[in-house]
Amino acid sequence: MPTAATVKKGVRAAQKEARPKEIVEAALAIFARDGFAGARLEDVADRVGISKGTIYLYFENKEELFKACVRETLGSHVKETMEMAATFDGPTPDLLREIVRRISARLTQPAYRTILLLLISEGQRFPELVTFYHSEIIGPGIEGLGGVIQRGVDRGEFRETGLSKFPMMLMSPVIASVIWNHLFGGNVEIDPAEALQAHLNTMLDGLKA
Amino acid sequence: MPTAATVKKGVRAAQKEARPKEIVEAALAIFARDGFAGARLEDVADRVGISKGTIYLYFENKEELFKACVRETLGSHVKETMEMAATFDGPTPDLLREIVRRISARLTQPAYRTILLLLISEGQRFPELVTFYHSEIIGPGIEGLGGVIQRGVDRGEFRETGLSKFPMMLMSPVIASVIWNHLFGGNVEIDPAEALQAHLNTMLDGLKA
Amino acid sequence: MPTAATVKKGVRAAQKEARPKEIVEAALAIFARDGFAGARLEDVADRVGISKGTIYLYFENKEELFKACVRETLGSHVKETMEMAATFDGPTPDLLREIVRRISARLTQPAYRTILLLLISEGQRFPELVTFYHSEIIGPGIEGLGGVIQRGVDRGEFRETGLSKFPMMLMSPVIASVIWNHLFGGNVEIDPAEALQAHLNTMLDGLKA
Amino acid sequence: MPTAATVKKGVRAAQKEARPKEIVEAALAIFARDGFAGARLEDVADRVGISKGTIYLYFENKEELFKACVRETLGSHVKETMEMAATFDGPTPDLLREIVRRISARLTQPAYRTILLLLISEGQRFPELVTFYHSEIIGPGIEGLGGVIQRGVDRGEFRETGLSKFPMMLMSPVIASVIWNHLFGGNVEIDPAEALQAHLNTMLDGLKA
DNA sequence: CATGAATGAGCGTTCATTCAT
DNA sequence: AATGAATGAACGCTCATTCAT
Repeated sequence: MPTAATVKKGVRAAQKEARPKEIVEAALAIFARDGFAGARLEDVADRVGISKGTIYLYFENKEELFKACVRETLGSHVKETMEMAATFDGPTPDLLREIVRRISARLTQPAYRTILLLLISEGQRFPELVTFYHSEIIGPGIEGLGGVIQRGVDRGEFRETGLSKFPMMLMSPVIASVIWNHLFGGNVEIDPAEALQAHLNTMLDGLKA
Repeated sequence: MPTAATVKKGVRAAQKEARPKEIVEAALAIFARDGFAGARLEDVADRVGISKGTIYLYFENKEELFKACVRETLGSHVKETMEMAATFDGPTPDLLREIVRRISARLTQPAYRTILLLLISEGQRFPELVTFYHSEIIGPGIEGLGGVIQRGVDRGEFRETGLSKFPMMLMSPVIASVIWNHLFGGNVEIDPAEALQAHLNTMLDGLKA
Repeated sequence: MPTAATVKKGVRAAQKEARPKEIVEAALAIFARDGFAGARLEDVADRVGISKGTIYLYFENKEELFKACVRETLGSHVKETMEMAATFDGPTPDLLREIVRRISARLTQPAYRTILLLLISEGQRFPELVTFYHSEIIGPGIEGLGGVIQRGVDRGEFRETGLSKFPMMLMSPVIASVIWNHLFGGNVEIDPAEALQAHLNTMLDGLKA
Repeated sequence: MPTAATVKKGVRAAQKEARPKEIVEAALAIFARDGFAGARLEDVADRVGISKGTIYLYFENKEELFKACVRETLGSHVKETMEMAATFDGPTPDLLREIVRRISARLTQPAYRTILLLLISEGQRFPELVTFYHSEIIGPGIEGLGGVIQRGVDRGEFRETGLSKFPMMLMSPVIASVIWNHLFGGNVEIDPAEALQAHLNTMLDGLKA
C-alpha cells in the first residue's frame, strides 16, 4: 500500500525516468534550429522547463547529448522492414514499392528528417555517429534493396541494369525532396510521397524486363 | 612589356586583388569543416597566412564572409546551360543526358559540393542566400528541365509522366550521391557520374514513349 | 534566532543581493578613473573579486552598467530638500544657506562627485541619462531655488536681481570647486564648504534689500 | 623666378606647414565628440582628408596628438590680460568687470570650451597637461584676480571678504554655465555673459565697502 | 534530484601603430 | 611626404561546464 511519501517518490521516479527523453526531444528541436555549435544548452533547458545544470545529471556534455539525440531517433526500423521483405511472396515491383514506401514514411517523419539533416551538417564532427548510422540503417538498407532487385532479376521481372550496383539510389528522390523542402519549403513544397511515386513509376517501367 | 615600376605596382595591386579570393577559398574550407557557427576566423586567417584583422579589411564580418563564399561559388552556370538547351537540335534524350551531365559536373566540383552542403546546414540562418540560390540556380534549373521534358513529350519521344511535375527530381541521384559520399565517403564511395548514368538509363527507358 | 538552514540560505541570498551594489561601486571607481570607453570590465571584476562573466549575470552590458551607476548614485535628494524648503519658516537668507549647504554636501560626496564628472565627460553619449539627471535633480533644484529667491523678494528681504533668472548659478561655486579639486587637487585644494561660505556671504550681502 | 616645379614645391611646403594645424583642429572635434579613449584616429584622418598613417608623420602617437590639441589651444591669453590689469588706472570694480569679461570671452570660445571640457574629462590621465594648464592659465589668473581684489580693498573700494582667498571663484558662473550648456544645452541654454553679469552685479554690491 | 550562481576559456571585432611602396 | 595594407594586442561578450547549497 503506497504511502503519501512513496507516491511522491513514484511521481518523482516517473519524472526522473521521463527526463532524458524530454531533454532529448527539446535538444533535437534546438539542434535542428541552430546546429550543433550554434545551439545553446540554456535554450534546451528552457524548453524543458529545467535548469541548465540538470542536463548534466543525465548527459555528460553537449556532445553526448547530441549523440543521444541521434541514436535515440534512429532506431532499427530498416532492419525490420528487411526482415519483412525476406518473407514476402508476390511480384517484386509490389515488394519494391512497399519497401520504398516504408523507408520513405520513416524518413519524412519530423524527428527523423531532423536527424537526417543534422547528420548531413554535423556528421564530419561525429564519425562514430556516422558509423552507427551506417551499420544500423544504411548497410541493412542497401543489402535489402539490392536483394530485392536481384530477386526481380532472378524471377525475370527486371532487366539487369546498373541500378543493382546502387540500390540506395532508389531512395534518392525522398532524400532530395526532404532537403528540398528544408531549403525551399517556404516557396514550393514538394510532397515526398508524390515525388517518390512518380519516380518509382518511371523507374519500374524502366526496369521492366 | 611592364617596366620595373609597373611590375612593382603590379605585385602590390595583384596581391591586394587576390586577397578576397584567397580569403574566400580558405573560409570555404573552414566553413565546410566546422560549419558557420563553429568556424574560427583565426583558422581562416592562418590558412591564408594573414592575421585575423586583415580579414576585416575585405569583409565586414563573419556573416558577410560566409555570404561571399556562397555567392562567389554559385555563379550562373545553370542559366548558361539552359540557354544552350534552347538552341539544341537533336533527340531529347541526348539533350537531357547532356544537361544533367553538365549540372552534375558542376555539383560535384569540390567547392560547389561544399556550398551545397553548407546551404543545407546553414540555409535556415541565411534566408537571403537561399533566395539567391533559388533565383540563380534552382528556378532556372527547374524551368529548363521542365521545358526539355515537355520538348520530349511534344516530339513524341517521351510519355507523359509525373516527372513533368517534379523535373528537379532528375537531379536527385546526384544530390543524393554527393551527400552519400560526404557522409560515408570513407566507407563506400559512389561515383556520382556512374550513379547518374545508371539512373538516367533506367529513367530514359521508363520515359520512352 | 536563525537556524542553521536560514543562516546558510541567508548567506547565499545576501551575497546575491549584494552583488549588484558591489559591482556598481567597483564600476564607479573604474569609470571615474578611465572614463566609459577606457574602462575595462575585467578591472571592474577584479576589483569585486569576481570573474568577468559574472558581471553579465547582473547587467546586460557595459552601457547598462554605466547607466546603473549613474541612476543608483543620483537618487532624489534634491526633491526632498525642496520639500523641506516649502515648510521652512524663518528668514530667507537662513533658508537659502541651508539649502545650498545641503546640495553642496551632496555634491561633494565622493560617489556623487564622480557621477557629476562622468556626466560631464560622457553625457553626450548617454542623452537619456542627462534627461534623467535633469528631471530628477536639476529641474526640481532650479524650481526650488527660484522659489526661495522669490520668497526673499516677496518678504522684502532681497532686492530684485538678475539672479532670479539663473538661480542655479547659486551652486556655481560648488560645481566649480568640485571641478577645481578634481583637476588641481594635488596642488591647491579648495574647501568647497569654505568657498561656498565666502561666496554666499558676498552674494547675500549683494542681495540684501 | 619660380619654375613650375618650385611652385609646386612651394604649394607642398605650404601644405606641409599647414598640416599639423589641420590635424589638430580635426582631432579637437573628434576628441570633443568621443573623448580620448573613444576617438578613432581614422575619423581624424577622414576629417582632414588624409590617411591614417600621415598623422604619424606629425605626431608621435594618439597621446601626443591630444596634448598638442590642448597646448595649441590654450595659449597665454590670461598672462596678457593680467599685464593689462597692472597698468589699469581707474575704479577697481570697472577693472574687475573688464578682466572677468575678457577671461569669460575666452572660455566661451568653441575651441577653448572644448579644451576645458576635455581637461575635465581626461585631466587625470594627462597630469603634465594639467600642470601646464595650471602654470599657463590658472596660476597667473589667480594671482591677477587676487591682486585686483586686494587693490580694491587697498583703495577702500571693497570690504575685506573671504573672496580674496578664492579669487578664482569669480569665474565660477562662467565655468558652471559652460558645463551647463554642454550638458543641457538642448533644453535651456544659458547665456554665460548674462549669467556672469548678474553674478558680478550681485557680487560687486556685496563687495562694496 | 535539482538549482543557478559562478567561472574562464574562447571568439568576433576594433583600432593604434608600423612599414613597404 | 604620403599612402593604406597589414598587424596584433586588447576588449566586450558568450556559453559550456562546475559546484556549493
